[in-house]
Amino acid sequence: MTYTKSLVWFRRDLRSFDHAALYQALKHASACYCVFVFDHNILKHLPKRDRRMQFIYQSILELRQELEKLGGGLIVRYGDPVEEIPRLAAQLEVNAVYVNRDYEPTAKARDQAVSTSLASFNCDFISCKDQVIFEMDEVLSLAEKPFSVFTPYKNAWLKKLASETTGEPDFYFKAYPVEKYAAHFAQHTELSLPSMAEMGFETLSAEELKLQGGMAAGAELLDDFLARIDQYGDARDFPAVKGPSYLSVHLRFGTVSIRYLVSQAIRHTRTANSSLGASVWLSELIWRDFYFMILHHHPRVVSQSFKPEYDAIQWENDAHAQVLFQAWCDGKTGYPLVDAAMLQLNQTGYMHNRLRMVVASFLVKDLGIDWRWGEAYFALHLNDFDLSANNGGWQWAASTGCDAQPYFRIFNPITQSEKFDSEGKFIRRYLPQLSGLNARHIHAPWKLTPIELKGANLALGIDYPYPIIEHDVARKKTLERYSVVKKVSGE
DNA sequence: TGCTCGTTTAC
DNA sequence: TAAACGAGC
Repeated sequence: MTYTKSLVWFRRDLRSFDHAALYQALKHASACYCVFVFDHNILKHLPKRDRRMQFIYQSILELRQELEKLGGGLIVRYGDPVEEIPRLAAQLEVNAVYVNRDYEPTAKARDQAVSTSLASFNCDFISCKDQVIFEMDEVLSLAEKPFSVFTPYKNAWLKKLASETTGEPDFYFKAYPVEKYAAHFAQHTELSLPSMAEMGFETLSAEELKLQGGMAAGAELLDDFLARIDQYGDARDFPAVKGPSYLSVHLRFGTVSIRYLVSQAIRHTRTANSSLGASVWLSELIWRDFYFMILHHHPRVVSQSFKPEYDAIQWENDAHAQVLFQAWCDGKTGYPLVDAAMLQLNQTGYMHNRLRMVVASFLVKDLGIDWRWGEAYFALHLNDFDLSANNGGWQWAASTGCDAQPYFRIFNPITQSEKFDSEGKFIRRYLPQLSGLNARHIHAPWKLTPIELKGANLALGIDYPYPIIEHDVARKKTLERYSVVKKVSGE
C-alpha cells in the first residue's frame, strides 16, 4: 500500500466504472475519498440557463449515488479548485490527489498550480491517462516526432493498438476494474451539495434540455448506436437520418468510457460482415485522440493558426461583417441548410457533423469572417464543446490547421444541401416556413419565380430572408483573400 | 470529407 | 446535348 489516504478529483470523467484515476487511487490507498468542484472560474462565463451545466449536475447526482453504492461517496464543492483541492486534501489529511489528465493549456496550468500547492505539505499529485487511448508522445512517426497529418497518425495508432508486445491483445483498451478495490473507499460523511440556484443557474425543463446526463443515459445511447453501427458509414453524412452515435457530449464529460467505446468498435469490425461502419466510427474516435495530441504539442493553436502563414489573411471585421456574423448566428443567412443547422444548434445545443463543416465553410469562405469568431460561438453553444476538437475542426474548415482541407476547397452551400439533404427533410424540420417548397426548390428559394413563391405560400424577405451573400462572388473573393498565403510563404 | 469550367465523349 | 473527365484553384 503506497498511501494511507488518497483523494480522487473528478473533472471531465464523471463515471464510477472503468476510471483510471479512481482505480489507481483505490488500489494504492486504504482510504479513498472522492471530490468534484464546480469551478467558479469556468461557470461564471456560462449563461444562467445552460444545458451543459445541467448535464453536469445530473451526472454528478448519479455519480454520487453510484459511488455510494460502491461503499464510497462524493464531496461536492463550489469555488476555485486551486484553493478548494489543497484545502480539502489538507483537511482530510490525504497523502495523494489523483486526477485524470487534461490536455488544455488552462487545465494544465490549473493542475500545475494545484500540484505545487499540494507539494507544500507533502501531498502527491498523480495524473493518469484516461480520456484517450494514446496521448502526448505515445504515437510517434518513425523519426520519433509527433504527427501533424491524420492518416499516417491513424495508421500508427492502429498499429500500436494491435501490437502484442504487451502480451495482451486488448491491453490498451481494457477496463480499469474499479469494483476490485471497492473495499478501499473511505467513509464519506459530507452529504451537502450546492444547488443549481445557489450557483446562479436556472433549471431547464426536460423539454428544453433535450438531453440526459449521466452514465445510464450514456450507456443507453451506446446500446442504441451499436445496433445500427454497421450503417454508420453510409448514414452519418445525412442530417435528417439517425446516423451518428450522439455520444459526443458523453465523451466530453466522461459519462462513457473511451476504452469501452473502442473495444466495441473493434469488436464490430470483426463481425461476419466486417462492419465498415464500425471502422469509420473508430476513425472518428482516433480523430479525437489526434486533436488532443495536437493541442498538447501546439497549445498556441488556441489563438493562432496551426500554419502561421495563414495568420496573414485579412478577415472581414467591419460593421457589415458584424451584421453578417449575427445573421449566421441567428440562422438568417438565406441559405436554408446553413440556417437550419444554426437553428439546430441554437435550439438543441447539438449540430450534425456534416453541418458543422457546412456552416464553418460558409462563415469563413462565404462571409470571409475569422474562424475564431465561429469557434467561439460553437464553444458557447455546443453541449459537446471540447477545445481540442472544436479548434481542430474550425482550423480544418478554414484551411489554417494541420492536415486541413486546401484553401481552394470551398463548399457550395447549395450543392451540399442537394447532396446531403436532397429531400429537404432536415431543412423543413427547422424552417417550417419553407415546407411548401418541393425537394428541387427548397435549397435555394430565391431562385424561384414570383408565381412559384406564391404557390409555395412564401414571401421572401418576410417569412424567410433573401441570401445575405452571393456564393459565386464570395468564392472568388475568398480565393483572392487566401492568395496572401502564397505570397507570405514565398511560393 | 470540393467546386468550377472548359473540353471530350456518347448518344 | 448532357453526362463524364481533367485541370486548376
